[in-house]
Amino acid sequence: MHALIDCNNFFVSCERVFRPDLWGKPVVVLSNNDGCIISRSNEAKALGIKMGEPHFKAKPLLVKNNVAIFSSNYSLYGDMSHRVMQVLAQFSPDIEIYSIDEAFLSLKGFEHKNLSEYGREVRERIYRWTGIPVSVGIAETKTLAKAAANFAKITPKLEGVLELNNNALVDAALNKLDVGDVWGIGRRNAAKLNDKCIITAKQLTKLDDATIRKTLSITGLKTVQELRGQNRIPIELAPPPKKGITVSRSFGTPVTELQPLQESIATFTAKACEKLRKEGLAASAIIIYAHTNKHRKQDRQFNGSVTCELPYSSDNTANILHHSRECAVRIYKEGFRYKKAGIMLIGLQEKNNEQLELFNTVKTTDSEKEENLMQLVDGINKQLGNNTVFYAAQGINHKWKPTSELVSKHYTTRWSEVLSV
DNA sequence: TCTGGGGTCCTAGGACCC
DNA sequence: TCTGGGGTCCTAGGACCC
Repeated sequence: MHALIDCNNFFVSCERVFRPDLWGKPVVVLSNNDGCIISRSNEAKALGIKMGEPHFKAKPLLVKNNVAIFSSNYSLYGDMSHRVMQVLAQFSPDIEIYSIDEAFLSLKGFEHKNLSEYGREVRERIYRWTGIPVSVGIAETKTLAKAAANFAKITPKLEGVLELNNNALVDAALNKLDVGDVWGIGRRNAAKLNDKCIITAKQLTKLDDATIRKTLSITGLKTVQELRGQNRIPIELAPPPKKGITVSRSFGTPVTELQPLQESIATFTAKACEKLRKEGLAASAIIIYAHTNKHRKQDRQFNGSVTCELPYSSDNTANILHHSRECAVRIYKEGFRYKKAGIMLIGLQEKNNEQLELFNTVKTTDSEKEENLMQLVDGINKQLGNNTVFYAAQGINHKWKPTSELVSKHYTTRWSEVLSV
């Protein structure tokens, strides 16, 4: 058996922990750049506010209903997530942290327990110790546990926990579940299935494998087998190695000149390299990209990306900045209003496992001096706050900076800020 | 008049997730 | 005026090999 623990309206719940006056009131959290609505309280959902809706479009409705609005505060959510996961880890050694607000537990060896009772304990302890409400789904496979958690969330009388522990219960749940709400079946696939008159998850389980394979590919077939009770998506106790690291942002105001574009890309590069070092990885290539605002039909559009193989795998900011700045020059064209840019680090490998040159005539690794400098920079920024020291290439006058006008205090990570209130 | 078969690797695009 | 960010996986098609 597997359990899925899913935090309810997670970002909104994090904000409410420090703003108890907002319990029972409509609250939303916005994406970066205050662009879209990405988390809604139940009261906000009831007002008809849609997930992913642009903030500016929803504004009249938000104002009219006196909805509390927050810019996203990822350091707060990351810290709260960590707390939730720590509590959860007390319940089973076999835990897969699936996302910032969800985790799977393997309940192998717990067969003798009353699992619903166990689920209620998990829920109560997380709420008591972190203030975050969660839903718990328990079932034979991960895909069924996801479905169970969904019902646990939206059905008040279940009080947040649903265990699908016999065929009749599974059937009842799958009959009620829209095929598009199955984990792994998205909007496009749901439309394809609806065309074939497959509306519910139960109907999907009765479709023959060849048709499923043809319509939904091999991943879809695995999903259906999971719905039938066969485990095809194993718990991942250790996170698989990363294949790429991306840092990108939309600009608060459109960028038309090279210098701010370069400075933004330098800032994203520094951030990406910091992540790289944190993971103990080195990159062998980078991709720089930038594009205009596709929603502005009246503007000339541009979508560009430049790939650059690094001479040797590296995690050194100065080195990678050198190449990313060159890419920024190559990608820039006059006469466009850039809306977003970013960097992807690819060809990742473990830092201490780099390919060495057979004949040591060219530089093939970062030098010890460079390594020491990076350690020092990371150490200072960790202790004294992000960007205490930074590269001149990042600039100091970030006109492109994303808007974030409604951000809450960093209650759990920056005491200076909280104490200054 | 008529132009194979079998394989690998890479890339772009599309789908999905939170 | 105003539309997020960070990932993964699969497939089809092209390039290339013998």
